Amino acid sequence: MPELPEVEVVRRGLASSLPGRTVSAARVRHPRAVRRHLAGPADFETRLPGRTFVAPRRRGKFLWLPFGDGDALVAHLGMSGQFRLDEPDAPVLPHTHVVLDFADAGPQLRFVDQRTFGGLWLSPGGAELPSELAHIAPDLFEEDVDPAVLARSIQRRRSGIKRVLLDQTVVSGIGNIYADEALWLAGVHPETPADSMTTARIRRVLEAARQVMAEALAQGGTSFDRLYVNVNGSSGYFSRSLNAYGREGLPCPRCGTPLRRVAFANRSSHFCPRCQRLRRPLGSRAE
DNA sequence: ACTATATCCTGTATGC
DNA sequence: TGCATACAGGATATAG
Repeated sequence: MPELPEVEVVRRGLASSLPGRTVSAARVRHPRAVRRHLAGPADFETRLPGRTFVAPRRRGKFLWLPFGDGDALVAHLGMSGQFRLDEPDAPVLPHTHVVLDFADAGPQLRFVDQRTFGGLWLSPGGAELPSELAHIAPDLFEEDVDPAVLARSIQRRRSGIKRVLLDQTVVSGIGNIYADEALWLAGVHPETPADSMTTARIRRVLEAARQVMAEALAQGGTSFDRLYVNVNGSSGYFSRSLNAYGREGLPCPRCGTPLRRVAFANRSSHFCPRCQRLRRPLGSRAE
Protein backbone atom coordinates (compact mmCIF):
# COMPACT_ATOMS: atom_id res chain seq x y z
CA MET A 1 0.00 0.00 0.00
CA PRO A 2 2.70 2.52 0.64
CA GLU A 3 3.29 4.10 -2.75
CA LEU A 4 5.26 7.23 -3.56
CA PRO A 5 3.21 9.73 -1.49
CA GLU A 6 3.18 7.53 1.60
CA VAL A 7 6.90 6.82 1.36
CA GLU A 8 7.56 10.54 0.95
CA VAL A 9 5.56 11.29 4.11
CA VAL A 10 7.78 8.81 5.93
CA ARG A 11 10.94 10.31 4.40
CA ARG A 12 9.96 13.77 5.59
CA GLY A 13 9.24 12.46 9.06
CA LEU A 14 12.68 10.90 9.22
CA ALA A 15 14.31 14.01 7.73
CA SER A 16 13.11 16.07 10.65
CA SER A 17 14.85 13.97 13.26
CA LEU A 18 17.53 11.64 11.91
CA PRO A 19 20.27 13.83 10.44
CA GLY A 20 23.19 14.30 12.79
CA ARG A 21 22.26 11.38 15.02
CA THR A 22 24.74 8.58 15.65
CA VAL A 23 23.69 4.93 15.93
CA SER A 24 24.85 3.24 19.13
CA ALA A 25 23.28 -0.21 18.63
CA ALA A 26 21.19 -2.19 16.14
CA ARG A 27 18.98 -5.14 17.02
CA VAL A 28 17.37 -7.47 14.50
CA ARG A 29 14.36 -9.16 16.08
CA HIS A 30 13.21 -10.92 12.89
CA PRO A 31 15.82 -12.04 10.34
CA ARG A 32 13.43 -11.83 7.40
CA ALA A 33 13.44 -8.03 7.73
CA VAL A 34 17.11 -7.93 6.71
CA ARG A 35 17.05 -10.76 4.12
CA ARG A 36 18.46 -8.38 1.53
CA HIS A 37 21.46 -7.79 3.77
CA LEU A 38 23.25 -10.80 2.36
CA ALA A 39 25.88 -11.08 5.11
CA GLY A 40 23.10 -11.80 7.60
CA PRO A 41 21.47 -10.30 10.71
CA ALA A 42 24.55 -10.51 12.93
CA ASP A 43 26.63 -8.65 10.37
CA PHE A 44 23.88 -6.03 10.03
CA GLU A 45 23.92 -5.46 13.80
CA THR A 46 27.70 -5.11 13.84
CA ARG A 47 28.05 -2.67 10.99
CA LEU A 48 25.69 0.14 12.03
CA PRO A 49 26.96 1.40 15.40
CA GLY A 50 29.15 4.49 15.21
CA ARG A 51 27.67 5.78 11.96
CA THR A 52 25.94 9.17 11.73
CA PHE A 53 22.86 9.73 9.55
CA VAL A 54 22.57 12.58 7.06
CA ALA A 55 19.46 13.58 5.03
CA PRO A 56 17.11 10.73 3.97
CA ARG A 57 16.51 10.22 0.23
CA ARG A 58 13.85 8.54 -1.87
CA ARG A 59 13.33 7.18 -5.38
CA GLY A 60 9.87 5.86 -6.15
CA LYS A 61 8.93 3.61 -3.24
CA PHE A 62 12.50 3.05 -2.05
CA LEU A 63 13.99 5.02 0.82
CA TRP A 64 17.62 5.27 1.71
CA LEU A 65 19.14 6.79 4.80
CA PRO A 66 22.68 7.83 3.95
CA PHE A 67 25.44 8.00 6.54
CA GLY A 68 28.12 10.66 6.60
CA ASP A 69 30.71 8.02 5.63
CA GLY A 70 29.15 7.44 2.16
CA ASP A 71 27.30 4.20 2.90
CA ALA A 72 23.51 4.04 3.30
CA LEU A 73 20.78 2.11 5.04
CA VAL A 74 18.28 1.18 2.29
CA ALA A 75 14.65 0.48 3.09
CA HIS A 76 11.53 -0.70 1.31
CA LEU A 77 8.24 -0.66 3.19
CA GLY A 78 6.66 -3.42 1.09
CA MET A 79 2.98 -3.78 1.90
CA SER A 80 2.96 -2.94 5.55
CA GLY A 81 6.34 -1.63 6.64
CA GLN A 82 6.51 1.33 9.00
CA PHE A 83 9.27 3.42 10.47
CA ARG A 84 8.47 4.65 13.93
CA LEU A 85 10.35 7.11 16.08
CA ASP A 86 9.54 6.06 19.62
CA GLU A 87 11.01 6.85 22.98
CA PRO A 88 13.25 4.01 24.19
CA ASP A 89 10.86 3.20 27.04
CA ALA A 90 7.75 3.17 24.79
CA PRO A 91 6.00 -0.20 24.39
CA VAL A 92 7.35 -2.25 21.49
CA LEU A 93 4.61 -2.83 18.94
CA PRO A 94 3.92 -6.31 17.58
CA HIS A 95 5.90 -7.05 14.38
CA THR A 96 8.76 -4.76 15.38
CA HIS A 97 11.62 -6.36 13.44
CA VAL A 98 14.54 -3.94 13.73
CA VAL A 99 15.40 -1.40 16.44
CA LEU A 100 18.18 1.21 16.28
CA ASP A 101 19.47 2.90 19.44
CA PHE A 102 21.23 6.25 19.30
CA ALA A 103 24.11 7.78 21.17
CA ASP A 104 21.83 10.64 22.22
CA ALA A 105 18.80 10.49 24.51
CA GLY A 106 16.31 10.88 21.62
CA PRO A 107 13.84 8.38 20.19
CA GLN A 108 14.72 4.98 18.79
CA LEU A 109 14.18 4.18 15.11
CA ARG A 110 11.97 1.11 14.84
CA PHE A 111 11.05 -0.86 11.70
CA VAL A 112 7.65 -2.51 12.08
CA ASP A 113 6.19 -4.75 9.36
CA GLN A 114 3.21 -7.05 9.75
CA ARG A 115 3.42 -8.79 6.36
CA THR A 116 7.22 -8.76 6.13
CA PHE A 117 7.35 -7.82 2.46
CA GLY A 118 9.53 -4.88 3.40
CA GLY A 119 13.09 -4.83 4.63
CA LEU A 120 16.39 -3.07 5.30
CA TRP A 121 19.96 -3.52 4.17
CA LEU A 122 23.26 -1.71 4.29
CA SER A 123 24.50 -0.48 0.92
CA PRO A 124 28.25 0.21 0.84
CA GLY A 125 28.86 3.45 -1.04
CA GLY A 126 25.12 3.90 -1.47
CA ALA A 127 24.74 7.43 -0.12
CA GLU A 128 24.17 9.06 -3.51
CA LEU A 129 22.23 6.20 -5.14
CA PRO A 130 22.45 2.62 -3.85
CA SER A 131 23.69 0.27 -6.57
CA GLU A 132 20.85 -2.11 -5.71
CA LEU A 133 18.42 0.53 -7.01
CA ALA A 134 20.18 1.05 -10.34
CA HIS A 135 17.38 -0.75 -12.19
CA ILE A 136 14.63 1.38 -10.58
CA ALA A 137 13.54 4.18 -12.92
CA PRO A 138 13.26 7.77 -11.69
CA ASP A 139 9.84 8.80 -10.38
CA LEU A 140 7.58 11.55 -11.72
CA PHE A 141 8.85 14.09 -9.18
CA GLU A 142 12.50 13.83 -10.20
CA GLU A 143 13.69 16.77 -12.23
CA ASP A 144 15.59 14.79 -14.83
CA VAL A 145 12.46 12.99 -16.03
CA ASP A 146 11.49 14.24 -19.48
CA PRO A 147 7.77 13.45 -20.00
CA ALA A 148 8.17 13.36 -23.77
CA VAL A 149 11.00 10.83 -23.59
CA LEU A 150 9.15 8.76 -21.02
CA ALA A 151 5.95 8.76 -23.07
CA ARG A 152 7.83 7.51 -26.11
CA SER A 153 9.43 4.69 -24.16
CA ILE A 154 6.02 3.69 -22.78
CA GLN A 155 4.58 3.77 -26.29
CA ARG A 156 7.06 1.07 -27.33
CA ARG A 157 5.44 -1.37 -24.89
CA ARG A 158 2.76 -3.80 -25.96
CA SER A 159 1.35 -4.45 -22.48
CA GLY A 160 -1.74 -2.77 -21.11
CA ILE A 161 -1.05 0.75 -19.89
CA LYS A 162 -1.71 -0.13 -16.24
CA ARG A 163 0.85 -2.92 -16.30
CA VAL A 164 3.38 -0.47 -17.71
CA LEU A 165 2.60 2.15 -15.05
CA LEU A 166 3.25 -0.47 -12.37
CA ASP A 167 6.60 -1.49 -13.87
CA GLN A 168 9.14 0.22 -11.62
CA THR A 169 11.85 -0.08 -14.26
CA VAL A 170 9.80 2.20 -16.54
CA VAL A 171 8.65 4.82 -14.06
CA SER A 172 8.76 4.31 -10.30
CA GLY A 173 6.52 5.16 -7.38
CA ILE A 174 3.13 4.18 -8.84
CA GLY A 175 1.28 1.28 -7.22
CA ASN A 176 -2.16 -0.21 -7.67
CA ILE A 177 -4.07 2.61 -5.97
CA TYR A 178 -2.55 5.53 -7.85
CA ALA A 179 -2.49 3.62 -11.14
CA ASP A 180 -6.27 3.16 -10.91
CA GLU A 181 -6.76 6.78 -9.84
CA ALA A 182 -4.55 8.16 -12.62
CA LEU A 183 -6.29 6.10 -15.29
CA TRP A 184 -9.69 7.17 -13.99
CA LEU A 185 -8.63 10.82 -14.05
CA ALA A 186 -7.27 10.51 -17.59
CA GLY A 187 -10.27 8.49 -18.79
CA VAL A 188 -8.17 5.56 -20.00
CA HIS A 189 -9.06 1.87 -19.69
CA PRO A 190 -6.37 -0.03 -17.75
CA GLU A 191 -5.98 -2.71 -20.43
CA THR A 192 -5.43 -0.24 -23.26
CA PRO A 193 -2.31 -1.48 -25.09
CA ALA A 194 0.40 1.11 -24.54
CA ASP A 195 1.44 0.90 -28.17
CA SER A 196 -2.07 1.79 -29.29
CA MET A 197 -2.00 5.14 -27.47
CA THR A 198 -0.76 8.46 -28.80
CA THR A 199 2.14 10.00 -26.88
CA ALA A 200 -0.19 12.89 -26.02
CA ARG A 201 -2.59 10.50 -24.35
CA ILE A 202 0.24 8.74 -22.50
CA ARG A 203 1.44 12.15 -21.29
CA ARG A 204 -2.07 12.89 -20.00
CA VAL A 205 -1.95 9.66 -18.00
CA LEU A 206 1.49 10.54 -16.59
CA GLU A 207 0.32 14.03 -15.69
CA ALA A 208 -2.75 12.54 -13.99
CA ALA A 209 -0.52 10.22 -11.98
CA ARG A 210 1.73 13.08 -10.93
CA GLN A 211 -1.28 15.20 -9.99
CA VAL A 212 -3.07 12.54 -7.96
CA MET A 213 0.12 11.66 -6.08
CA ALA A 214 0.80 15.34 -5.34
CA GLU A 215 -2.70 15.73 -3.92
CA ALA A 216 -2.32 12.58 -1.85
CA LEU A 217 0.99 13.83 -0.48
CA ALA A 218 -0.63 17.12 0.52
CA GLN A 219 -3.14 15.14 2.55
CA GLY A 220 -0.54 12.99 4.25
CA GLY A 221 -1.01 9.95 2.01
CA THR A 222 -3.65 7.23 1.78
CA SER A 223 -4.50 5.13 4.84
CA PHE A 224 -7.15 2.43 4.98
CA ASP A 225 -6.11 1.06 8.34
CA ARG A 226 -3.17 1.19 10.71
CA LEU A 227 -0.88 -0.52 8.20
CA TYR A 228 0.20 2.76 6.72
CA VAL A 229 1.04 5.56 9.11
CA ASN A 230 3.72 8.19 9.39
CA VAL A 231 6.63 8.06 11.83
CA ASN A 232 4.38 9.29 14.63
CA GLY A 233 1.75 6.63 14.02
CA SER A 234 -0.88 8.94 12.54
CA SER A 235 -2.84 8.27 9.33
CA GLY A 236 -3.21 10.21 6.09
CA TYR A 237 -6.54 11.35 4.74
CA PHE A 238 -6.41 10.76 0.99
CA SER A 239 -8.57 7.60 1.14
CA ARG A 240 -11.61 9.85 1.37
CA SER A 241 -10.59 11.49 -1.94
CA LEU A 242 -10.31 8.28 -3.99
CA ASN A 243 -12.51 8.28 -7.10
CA ALA A 244 -12.12 4.71 -8.35
CA TYR A 245 -9.92 2.50 -6.18
CA GLY A 246 -11.93 0.28 -3.81
CA ARG A 247 -15.23 1.73 -5.05
CA GLU A 248 -16.72 -1.23 -6.93
CA GLY A 249 -20.44 -0.75 -7.48
CA LEU A 250 -20.44 2.87 -6.31
CA PRO A 251 -21.32 5.60 -8.82
CA CYS A 252 -18.52 7.09 -10.87
CA PRO A 253 -18.01 10.63 -9.49
CA ARG A 254 -17.92 11.93 -13.08
CA CYS A 255 -20.84 10.17 -14.79
CA GLY A 256 -22.68 8.14 -12.17
CA THR A 257 -22.17 4.76 -13.85
CA PRO A 258 -21.42 2.01 -11.29
CA LEU A 259 -17.68 1.44 -11.08
CA ARG A 260 -16.34 -2.00 -11.93
CA ARG A 261 -13.68 -4.18 -10.37
CA VAL A 262 -11.91 -6.80 -12.46
CA ALA A 263 -9.13 -9.26 -11.65
CA PHE A 264 -5.73 -8.02 -12.69
CA ALA A 265 -2.34 -9.67 -12.08
CA ASN A 266 -3.22 -11.23 -8.69
CA ARG A 267 -4.94 -8.04 -7.61
CA SER A 268 -7.76 -5.83 -8.92
CA SER A 269 -8.39 -2.97 -11.27
CA HIS A 270 -11.13 -0.46 -10.54
CA PHE A 271 -12.51 1.69 -13.35
CA CYS A 272 -15.57 3.32 -14.87
CA PRO A 273 -16.91 1.28 -17.82
CA ARG A 274 -18.31 4.44 -19.39
CA CYS A 275 -15.53 7.02 -18.87
CA GLN A 276 -12.75 4.49 -19.49
CA ARG A 277 -13.69 2.60 -22.64
CA LEU A 278 -11.41 0.18 -24.38
CA ARG A 279 -11.20 1.63 -27.82
CA ARG A 280 -10.52 -0.52 -30.86
CA PRO A 281 -10.30 -3.97 -29.19
CA LEU A 282 -8.16 -5.43 -31.98
CA GLY A 283 -6.68 -4.50 -35.27
CA SER A 284 -5.38 -1.22 -36.60
CA ARG A 285 -3.30 1.07 -34.47
CA ALA A 286 -3.63 4.16 -36.60
CA GLU A 287 -4.67 6.93 -34.22
C1' DA B 1 14.71 -7.23 -24.68
C1' DC B 2 10.30 -7.86 -23.42
C1' DT B 3 6.25 -10.12 -21.18
C1' DA B 4 3.64 -12.58 -17.78
C1' DT B 5 3.07 -15.35 -13.64
C1' DA B 6 4.05 -17.50 -9.07
C1' DT B 7 5.81 -16.39 -4.74
C1' DC B 8 6.63 -14.39 -0.24
C1' DC B 9 3.36 -12.90 4.35
C1' DT B 10 -0.53 -12.18 7.98
C1' DG B 11 -4.69 -9.82 9.60
C1' DT B 12 -9.37 -9.12 8.30
C1' DA B 13 -13.58 -10.23 6.07
C1' DT B 14 -16.68 -13.45 4.27
C1' DG B 15 -19.01 -18.00 3.44
C1' DC B 16 -20.80 -22.33 4.94
C1' DT C 1 -19.08 -20.86 17.01
C1' DG C 2 -15.64 -22.56 14.19
C1' DC C 3 -13.23 -23.61 10.26
C1' DA C 4 -11.82 -22.60 5.57
C1' DT C 5 -11.03 -19.54 2.00
C1' DA C 6 -10.35 -15.04 -0.36
C1' DC C 7 -8.16 -10.81 -0.36
C1' DA C 8 -4.89 -6.93 0.17
C1' DG C 9 -0.24 -6.35 -3.18
C1' DG C 10 5.14 -4.59 -3.16
C1' DA C 11 9.44 -6.59 -5.80
C1' DT C 12 11.67 -10.38 -7.73
C1' DA C 13 12.83 -15.10 -9.58
C1' DT C 14 11.77 -17.60 -13.26
C1' DA C 15 9.91 -19.18 -17.47
C1' DG C 16 8.48 -18.34 -22.04
